[in-house]
Amino acid sequence: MKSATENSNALLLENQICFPLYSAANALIRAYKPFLDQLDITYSQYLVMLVLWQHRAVTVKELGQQLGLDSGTLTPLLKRLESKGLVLRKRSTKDERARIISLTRQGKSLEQQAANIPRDLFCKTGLSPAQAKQLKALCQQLQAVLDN
Amino acid sequence: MKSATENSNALLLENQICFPLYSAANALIRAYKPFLDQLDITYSQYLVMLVLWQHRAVTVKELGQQLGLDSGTLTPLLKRLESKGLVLRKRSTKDERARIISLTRQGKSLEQQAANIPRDLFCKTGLSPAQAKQLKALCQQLQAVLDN
DNA sequence: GATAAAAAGATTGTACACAATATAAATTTG
DNA sequence: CAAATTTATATTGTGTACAATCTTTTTATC
Repeated sequence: MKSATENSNALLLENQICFPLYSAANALIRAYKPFLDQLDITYSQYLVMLVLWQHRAVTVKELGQQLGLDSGTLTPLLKRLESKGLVLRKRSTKDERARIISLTRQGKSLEQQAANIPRDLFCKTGLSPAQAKQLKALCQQLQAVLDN
Repeated sequence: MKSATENSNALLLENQICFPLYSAANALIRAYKPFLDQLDITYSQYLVMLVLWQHRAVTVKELGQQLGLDSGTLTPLLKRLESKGLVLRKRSTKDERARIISLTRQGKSLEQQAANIPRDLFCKTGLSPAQAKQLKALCQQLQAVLDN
């Protein structure tokens, strides 16, 4: 039989895996802010732009699969990017249900302004390349297992 | 001079540290949901309860320091916990500005119901104890560096 | 080919995060 | 000790996340 002390140990904030991960993710998003403020986009909008810079044009569904977000998150976010003049939201002619999200010229040109963000941020983390690699691998494994 | 290809590599979603961390944190919060639904609390509310189970009573400021959250997040969250009957929000008699957050009997008794969540969730992650330890350490280091 | 089922987004509602500002109490300073 | 500053919390506004539901279009199935 477990003692009360043993039981409560498992519930200490410091003993959870969840809290450091949650806290580090929040801290990382905050760390991006000064850089992203210069581009006038948020962190989540930046993730969408990363996908678009890579793929040029994608559907909302594909974006959702890449980023693990649903239409309830993406639809308003994409409308904001549209109103900023960074993306277009055209209906597919092949499938009228689907929206094709593509970059405007302004959206494309933002890629140059974002070019140094990954390096700047990596410096800010103070992680060694090996540590970053390890952290990335562990997070990817965790996410993959949890999302089945 | 860098080629366009070299520049864009740094901006690939897969090459960012940020995305796996963000994505894993989201996945972990989703993974808690079925367990926390049984207690009728959210993930953030659970973090607050962890602090309270450990310390019995704290001010909003202390909660914010422990969790890295500000009053804009905590005030409405604590009001929700209060309306669920889990916490009390009393003004300090020593300092009328401060709110002392304490557990109700119901809030205390919830600790027993939460006792198995850490173990259940750890199983769900599929991480080895060594991997969990590593992930935790890297996240704590990252958060500490980023928040100065 | 009409009807049922599935798929793609949009909408609604709840709950964070967090910046910016406001308010009131406590503390410091002149 | 009055005025200025600081501190603790609350409020407001914006932007995610995500569950649940709805609409429209497409695809199956009879």
